[in-house]
Amino acid sequence: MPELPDVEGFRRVFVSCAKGRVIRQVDVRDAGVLHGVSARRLREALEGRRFTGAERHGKWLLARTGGPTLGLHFGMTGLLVCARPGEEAAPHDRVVFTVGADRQLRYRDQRKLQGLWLAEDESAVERLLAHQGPDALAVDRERFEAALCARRGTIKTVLTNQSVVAGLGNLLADEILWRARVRPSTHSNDLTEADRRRLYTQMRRTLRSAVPTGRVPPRDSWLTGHRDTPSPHCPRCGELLRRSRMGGRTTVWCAKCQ
DNA sequence: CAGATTGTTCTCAT
DNA sequence: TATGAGAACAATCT
Repeated sequence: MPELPDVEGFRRVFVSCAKGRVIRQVDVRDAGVLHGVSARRLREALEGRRFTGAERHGKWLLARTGGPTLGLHFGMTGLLVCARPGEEAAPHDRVVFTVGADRQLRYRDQRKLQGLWLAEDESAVERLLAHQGPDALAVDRERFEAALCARRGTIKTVLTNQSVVAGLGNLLADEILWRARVRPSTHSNDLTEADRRRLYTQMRRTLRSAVPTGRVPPRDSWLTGHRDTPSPHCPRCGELLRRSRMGGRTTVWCAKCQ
C-alpha cells in the first residue's frame, strides 16, 4: 500500500504524535520486523531520548532523536498509528513507542515485508538510503529527464525503480503514465522530449494532489478509481482498460489514450 | 485450492 | 553490462 503520499501521511502522524516527546518505552512485540538491530539494542538506544522530528525520502521515513536515527519502511501493508497507552494493541502492532505521558506511536504491519532499522550515525543513514534515487517530489526536471534517458527498460519499471526516482509505487506509476498519455510498455530511452516533459509535469501534479490525502485517492476522475472495478473503463474516454503484468506487477492502462 | 496483493531484493537467463 | 522474469519474504483475501 504505502507509496510516497502514504509515507508523507505517516510523517504527519509521527509529527503530531511523537515529535518533541520523550521516548518512555519501546515495546518490541514482534522482533521479526527489526533489521540489523536487536530488541534490546533498540530499547537501549531510544529509551530516554526524545523524537526531534522526521524526514521522508521516497518511501523511507527517518525518525530523528539527536542520537541514533530510526529508519522505517512500510513495505506493502505497514502503517503508523497514534494511540493512547490504554488502548488495546491491534494484532499487527509490531513495535509500540510510548512517547510522553499518554501517547503511543505504533508501527503496525500485517505482512512484515519491511520494518525498522536503527542507524547509529549519519553514515549509517546514508547507507540506508544508498540505493535511493532523488525523491520524486524534490527531483528537478533536468535530473528527472536525464534519468529517463539513461534507462532502456520499459517506462513502467523505470518509474517504479527506487534507484531512479524514489517514492513511486505501482498505483502512482500507472496513474502518472495514464495522465501523461504514455504507454507503460514504451522503453524509457524511446520517449520523446514531449513525453518526458508530460511525465514530469503529471508526476508533480499527481503527487501534489495525493499527498494531502495521505494515499493515492481512488477518485472517479483518476485511473486509480477504476482499476479495481469489475469491468474497468477509462474515466477519460470510456474505453475498456487493459491489464497486464510488467516487472511482476499488475499494470493497468488505456490502449486508446495511451 | 489457486492466485492475487499498492514493496524490495536476490538469482538466473537473455 | 543492463534488463527482465521469477522467486522469496509473510499474511491475508477472493
